[in-house]
Amino acid sequence: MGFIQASRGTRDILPEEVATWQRIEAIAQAILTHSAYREIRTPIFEQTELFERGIGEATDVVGKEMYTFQDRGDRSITLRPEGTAGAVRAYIEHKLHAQGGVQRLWYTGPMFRYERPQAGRQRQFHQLGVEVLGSADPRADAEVIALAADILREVGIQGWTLSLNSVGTKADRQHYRDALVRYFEQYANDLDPDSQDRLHRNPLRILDSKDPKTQAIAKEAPSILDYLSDLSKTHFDRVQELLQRLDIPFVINPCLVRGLDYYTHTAFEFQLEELGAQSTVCGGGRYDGLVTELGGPDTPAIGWAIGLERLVMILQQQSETASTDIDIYCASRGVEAEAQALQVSRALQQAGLAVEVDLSGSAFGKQMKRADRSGAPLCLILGDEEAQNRTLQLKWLGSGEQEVLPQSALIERISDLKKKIILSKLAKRV
RNA sequence: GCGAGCGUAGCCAAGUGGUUAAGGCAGUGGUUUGUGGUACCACCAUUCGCGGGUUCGAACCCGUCGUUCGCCCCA
Repeated sequence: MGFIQASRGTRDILPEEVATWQRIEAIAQAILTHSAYREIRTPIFEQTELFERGIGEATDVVGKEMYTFQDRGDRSITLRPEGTAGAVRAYIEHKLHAQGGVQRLWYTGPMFRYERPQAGRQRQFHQLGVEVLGSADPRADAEVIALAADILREVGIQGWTLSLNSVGTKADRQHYRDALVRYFEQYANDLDPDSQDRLHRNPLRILDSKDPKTQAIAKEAPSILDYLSDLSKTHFDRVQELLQRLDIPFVINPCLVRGLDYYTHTAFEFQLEELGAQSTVCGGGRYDGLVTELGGPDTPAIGWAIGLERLVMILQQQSETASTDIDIYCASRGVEAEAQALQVSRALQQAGLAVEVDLSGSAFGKQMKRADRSGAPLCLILGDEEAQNRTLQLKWLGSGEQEVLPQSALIERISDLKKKIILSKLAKRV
């Protein structure tokens, strides 16, 4: 085929699916706004160094997944692979910390990672995320986790599992890492090749290896929970207590390690089986060191991101797609009638009704057939006869009931029509 | 980056070397020239993602691209 297709790992979101996206965005926005979060919009590309420093040069995201290029001014530019680094950069650059107190931010938009696409994973994908900057209080941890749970519930997602862990402070993690390496070195030859490779690069990753033999060894490995400092432990205990009091079920998973370097203390993921290999729909955690790492004042912070494609995917698996939103289908035939029909339809649209005008000019039989298929409860019919008398026909497609009405009387009937339209839509849903 | 499967109409597909590429849904026209949902009839792929070769002959072989699943990793 000669035509140009969408790039690998990108896709079009067609009108039918956009309705779902808009619903999710509206729900999230309402919930976040009511919780004192404010939206922030940051650039889609940033200087490469921001991500190298923020996410960590050793991570896969930075090491092999970034969309990086030189611009015409010979600067190294990268399409953002996640939202936190940019939000934190903006926080520092505009001195939002100088406003004092806690900054609660949320964002949504496209992210880019050069990866091999599969279900639930694309090169351009969308996230919706929150960041709370300036609070080390465990209540902030509980708050953001609760918000994610609220959004999932309101959107209509059922059956998620919340996995929770603490990766402690940087020092805690260093001690633990050393202990882990010592432990795994004893079994170095029995580990799968991938894990042997990770032994010194990223030993925490060995813990969630899928290789059965490695899993058996990992089962007996020291747990990070035994290496937490008293302060880290107190924090983690408090987070758990608060989640219990907010009725948010969770499971402790000491093997939960998140991929980006900046995480400290609380780490969590909302998972769903429907997603297959990509089971995480929302991932996040605390990142107390990131703001200083990027040159800002010492500022504790926590956040998460929801993968919107994954959310939409689950929604489409778990629920039926919504039907049409058309209220009235307008059929007309004849030059003068068609003009009048257009005028009447506009009046109805301006009054807040969803009206679709048939533009085909084909026989009424055909137009009626389309009216029926459109799913609209009401059809408006206007032909030569009606045009002459300045009337129109209203036909209720459910019952077949039909009445003639002067066009001038339509406006005063509108609230009555709206009521009936809502009723017939409800009836159809059952 | 590695391994495996799959690409036939708008959608779901049968066909795995032999002449004219099943079927269903949707669409268009008609039976029904101003009134829908049912029914019936007709039409709807000179061509099987793209490119190339082999063969008397290719949707079927090869290459490539895309996609799906798994690994890695992640939302």
